[in-house]
Amino acid sequence: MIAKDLNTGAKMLRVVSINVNGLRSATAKGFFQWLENSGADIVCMQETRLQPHQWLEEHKPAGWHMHLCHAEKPGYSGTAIYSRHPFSSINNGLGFDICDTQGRFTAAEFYISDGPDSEGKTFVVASLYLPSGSSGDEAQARKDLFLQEMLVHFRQWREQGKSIIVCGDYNIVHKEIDIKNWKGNQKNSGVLPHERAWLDTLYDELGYVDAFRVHRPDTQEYSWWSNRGQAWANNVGWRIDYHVVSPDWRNRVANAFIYRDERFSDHAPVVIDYVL
Amino acid sequence: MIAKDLNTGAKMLRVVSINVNGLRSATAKGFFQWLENSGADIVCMQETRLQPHQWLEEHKPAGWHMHLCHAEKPGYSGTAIYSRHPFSSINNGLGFDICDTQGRFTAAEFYISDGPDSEGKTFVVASLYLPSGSSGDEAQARKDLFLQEMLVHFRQWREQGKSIIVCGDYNIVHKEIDIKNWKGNQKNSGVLPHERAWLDTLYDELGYVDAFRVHRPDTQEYSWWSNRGQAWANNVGWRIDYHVVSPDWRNRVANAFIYRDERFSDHAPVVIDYVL
DNA sequence: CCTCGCAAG
DNA sequence: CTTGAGAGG
Repeated sequence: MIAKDLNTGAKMLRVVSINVNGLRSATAKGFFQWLENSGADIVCMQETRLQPHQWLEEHKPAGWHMHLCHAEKPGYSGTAIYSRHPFSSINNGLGFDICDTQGRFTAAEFYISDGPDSEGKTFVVASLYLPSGSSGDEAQARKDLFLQEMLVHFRQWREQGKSIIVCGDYNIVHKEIDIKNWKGNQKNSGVLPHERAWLDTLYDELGYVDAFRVHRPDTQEYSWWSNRGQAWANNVGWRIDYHVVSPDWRNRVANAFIYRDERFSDHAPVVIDYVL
Repeated sequence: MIAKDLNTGAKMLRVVSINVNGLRSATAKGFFQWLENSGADIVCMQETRLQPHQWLEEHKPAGWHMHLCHAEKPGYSGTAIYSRHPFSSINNGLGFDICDTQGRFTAAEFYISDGPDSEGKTFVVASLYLPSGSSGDEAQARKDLFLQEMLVHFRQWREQGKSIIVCGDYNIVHKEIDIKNWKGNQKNSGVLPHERAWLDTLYDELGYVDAFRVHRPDTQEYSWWSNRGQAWANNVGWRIDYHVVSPDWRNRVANAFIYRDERFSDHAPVVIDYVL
């Protein structure tokens, strides 16, 4: 339960999405020190790359409610959600194999009380880790299948009128502004026309919103930089980590930024403040 | 060809044996910086763990003659001999499978000239990497088989009257003085009675000499420390790296020490000076 | 607990 | 180039 401020009737919710590229690695790089002072209320992680028996005290800071959704394969994939507010429920997976066995989707439901006299309402924050297609044709085929399956659920959520924030590593660049080297990557996985069209479908057809772009419509900012070469130093990046939100969240986006002052991973935290 | 000093009629030869636990790793830890100033004439390495295509300039300092004897399996086993003096010949392997396919034995022959009027003579310096038996019964069985095969060659060399220095990681402790924790390791591979008896056979029956003990009969010094726990810091070690020499070298040992001031590997260099 | 090769990103 | 598993030590 999240109680709104009784005076203002409003409350700010800071939600963070980050592909940690190994929660153990990110921990060693000071991720949890940053998190403590980040002001985050809810954090969606991807590529946690650890199983429950490897999820230690050092990965479980005091004052958080935490949920881990792990892959069957050790050291691979996985998502997690950490929250300052208690979950009212948690759901792992979406009922298709590659998603469920690889821990690529987990969703937390929260209940907001508007005050003692109100019924309140619920919303969902999900952590999604879309497969990479960059290692070859088979990987791309698996990614495409995942996109297809995923679209069914995005459509259903709209039909149900669900209030949802789907944070994640989508492994897809949306538009030219979202990547440094647009021309050179036209044929690379993550920039393929049918992948970008999939995002168009979410936004233009289903009405979802790229929350970062609500607040920053024109800035060229990235959320991922290759580890090869000097990509980070030269800011040769891609924006592939998003908060995809149902339409009811559009007018609630108060602030959005990508945190680049420290580096915990090859991805940067995408931080968005929402007015509840 | 090694020319003796024409005035004194003698020459010192510094021979080093070291298990480098990955020549690339040892290189990163400054092994070649040390080597340059070590005064070594001949260096026998074990566990080089690289194949010819991975043997780069950084592993080939100027002023040395070098020979690599690699395992078929990448990143595994292998021996090498580096020398300030040219080899007159090189021989890899000893004709049994585990030795030859894993690059566990290589021998360099040197020719010494006593002066313009003499015929001179030859001697052999070999680098031997005996298998570890510590990973289980099968590994121990392979080690035991290796010991058996190896004994044939040690015997033949004596029958041939060969002048030889067999440097190497023998993975066997000889006596109580050669290990810190004698009692606790009685049942562990490397300290087993039949392994130690094998060394007795070399020394007592065949007449080989543990060159280090010629110069240091009573010191408790080790050549290997486990990476686990605080073994190095607490000097909890084993002496398992030897110069096993034919009897003609006994009276030529001038100095012997194990170099512990720097750490290039889990093994330390065993340095012995011989009078030619 | 280290080194290396490997799969995956 | 990086993470992590796994073999081997």
